[in-house]
Amino acid sequence: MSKKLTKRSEDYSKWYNEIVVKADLAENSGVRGMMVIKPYGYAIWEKMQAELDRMFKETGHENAYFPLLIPKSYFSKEASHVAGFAKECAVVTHYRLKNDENGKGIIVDENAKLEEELIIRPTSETIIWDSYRKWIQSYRDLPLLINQWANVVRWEMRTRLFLRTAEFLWQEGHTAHATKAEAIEETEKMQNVYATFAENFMAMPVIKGVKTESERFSGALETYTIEALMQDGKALQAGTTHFLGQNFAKAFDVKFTSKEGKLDYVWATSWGVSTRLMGALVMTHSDDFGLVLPPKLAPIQVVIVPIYKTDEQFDAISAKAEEMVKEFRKKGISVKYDHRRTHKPGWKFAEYELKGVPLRIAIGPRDLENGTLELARRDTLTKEIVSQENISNTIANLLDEIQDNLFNKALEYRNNHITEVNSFDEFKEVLENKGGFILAHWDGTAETEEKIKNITKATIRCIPLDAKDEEGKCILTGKKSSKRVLFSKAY
RNA sequence: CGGGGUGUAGCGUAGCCCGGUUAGCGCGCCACGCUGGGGGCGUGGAGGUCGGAGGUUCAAAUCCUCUCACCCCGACCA
Repeated sequence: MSKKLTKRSEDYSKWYNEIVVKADLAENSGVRGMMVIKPYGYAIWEKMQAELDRMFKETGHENAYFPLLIPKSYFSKEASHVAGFAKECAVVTHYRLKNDENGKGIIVDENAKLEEELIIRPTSETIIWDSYRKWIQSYRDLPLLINQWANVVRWEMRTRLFLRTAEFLWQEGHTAHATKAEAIEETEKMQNVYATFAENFMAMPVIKGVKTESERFSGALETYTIEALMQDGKALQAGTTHFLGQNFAKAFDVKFTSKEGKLDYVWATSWGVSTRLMGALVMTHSDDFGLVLPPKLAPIQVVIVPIYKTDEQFDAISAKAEEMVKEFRKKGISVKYDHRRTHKPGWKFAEYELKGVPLRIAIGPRDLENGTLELARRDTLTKEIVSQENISNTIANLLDEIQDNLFNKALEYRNNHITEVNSFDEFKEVLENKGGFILAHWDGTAETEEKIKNITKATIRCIPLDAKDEEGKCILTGKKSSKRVLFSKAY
């Protein structure tokens, strides 16, 4: 199989697809829009999960699990929620198959029609709030801080591996609070958790903000988002947290008695990140040679490749390599000694580059003689000869340096692609020729937002939290505006 | 869901327009040998319901109909 990748400059989306497939992250399955996540890709997702899960627990959340199937009636209880998801729901209508009498194989047994149809969850608010009604009576039951790791199904028209699949893996947090202020605080706290994760682990800088009304989650009063910028100048929504007000509490009749003895509806939030982050990770760091992984999420942080001719050499090298492996593991560095004799060194080099392994050690007879190693960095594609002495420290430091370097590179790119514009012509010009985020004034109306979207395909990604007050005029209508909002074309 | 395109061995493809022996090639795979500090070389070998179903025909990878999947562009979305 030829492993040569399409260049980003030639065809960005082809490049993306090829990386996902050739780096062995995932592939399409026989079901439209649903992917198979392969072991190497899943290992990265597991690393993301592990860290996020740790962060959720550290902020007081517990994991639970709710059913995959949701009665249709639950779904319609919150009006805007059902409106938002109705068009993309898979529905279970029967519970039995039978052999066709005409020998045409197995068919749906029409006698096994469900009394009430079940929806395959596109998100779990409704079934979770149906449970919360039973769990919450008093302010003493609050706050209720629950997270679930699950799969959901949304019948998307156009799918792309990781970025938009008909089934995806995610976590969804669903919390209930006694006060509005506390719920908002939770929403903001989780946005910060997501931002910290994105920046510290994925090495992916994000902009925190809130969504405009038209981009809000169906059923939310406010949607907070973290927005990342991909290498092709398009934005990617990396995680959202929602302040749901009392909408779901009212829809599912979840009331509690307060300290003062007053009966009131509880306040809700929900928040989620998905396997889409895998796509974000690929598109943030990778290059024309393949995947580039930040050390903190790399399943293999260091690979050791032996170079040898004779069995004696192989044995001597292996002894040294195994010694290093032990030393690295002691330090918590994940290492693979690739002792396969079935593949040649050059082949392995190319393979690990494609798979984004941050550091590669090559060790041969020459090194054994000199007490050296060849150390190659994936991020800079540079090689140097280093001493075997203190190698685990050298590696540990270098992994940190690579993590920082990837973040800084991405940050620099992102910052160079935030452009302030003051007219619509300028807006269109930047969008077309430079791409990236555009900070511009907007009159605050959904109509203007819609018009700009129709003309340019750019949407308001968010109203940045750190937007400073500044008098200005809407780029489209010229009406007064008090702050700039963040526009971009988006995934 | 609308417009356009593509499905031939694990992957990439030639052949299709203009139907006619045994469907060709590269990579990969298997065996053996030479090799080995960046996807190395040689020899031999295995692998195909030509996406699927139906039709036209003496004859279909090739023509027609339907269908499924994927890619690109729209609308929708995490």
